[in-house]
Amino acid sequence: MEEKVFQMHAEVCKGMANPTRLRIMGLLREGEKSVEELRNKLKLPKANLSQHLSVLRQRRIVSTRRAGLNIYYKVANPKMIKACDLLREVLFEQLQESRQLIRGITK
Amino acid sequence: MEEKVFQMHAEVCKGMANPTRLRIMGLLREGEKSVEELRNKLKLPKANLSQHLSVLRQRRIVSTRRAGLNIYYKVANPKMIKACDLLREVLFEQLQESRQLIRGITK
DNA sequence: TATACTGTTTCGAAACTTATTAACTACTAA
DNA sequence: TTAGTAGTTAATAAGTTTCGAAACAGTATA
Repeated sequence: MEEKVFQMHAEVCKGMANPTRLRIMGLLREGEKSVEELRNKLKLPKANLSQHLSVLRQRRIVSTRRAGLNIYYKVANPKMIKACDLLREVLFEQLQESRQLIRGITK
Repeated sequence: MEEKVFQMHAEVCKGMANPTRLRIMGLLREGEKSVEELRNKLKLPKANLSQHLSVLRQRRIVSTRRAGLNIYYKVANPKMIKACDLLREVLFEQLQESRQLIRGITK
């Protein structure tokens, strides 16, 4: 049972473990967007974009609604964004540390 | 430049995108542990455990210190744990929703 | 109905992950 | 210095992810 939770958790992490998909989430955090809008901003081949969206959908990281010809995507739960933000904060803290280390050596 | 940040962010996510590594983080959140202690709890071949620890180390998700024969691992930054917790909360919320859906259909 | 438009799916090749086995390194103590 | 314990690294085979190209599906409009 615990087993399954770790497996599912890993699947969600895999969903976010790609720069293109993180970029997509970065756009969707501002509000829902159609595939076309995403395509314009990311300049990706539509099949490839669609594949990435499919990964995010399968893991329920994003949700969709159709309106006429367009399909609108949004981040399924704001906690996903919060989790991303935390990881990014860690990255920047680490960059800070590295910078200070270099400064210490070269001064 | 932005490019690089997304790439690094994805690397961190990849680091957590495996059930065994999430389990390791689950043990380390309680405090630092030697490889041996982790091995006893996880019952993994030591080479395999070591490889997973190496993935976590390379991405700076964990940090280490040596004490005699033992190497102690700990989570590098509590924000990593917070990020994991948020994703897990999302998972449980989704499970709740599914359960309610099923209840609605079968009643 | 045909046609156009938006988005998805399928396939195959290349690149990456994972577990296993065996060989290796680092430290300690006799 | 030899032997033993704790961890890491290297090689490899099996599985997974990624991308591009082509074919497919759903919706709107003439």
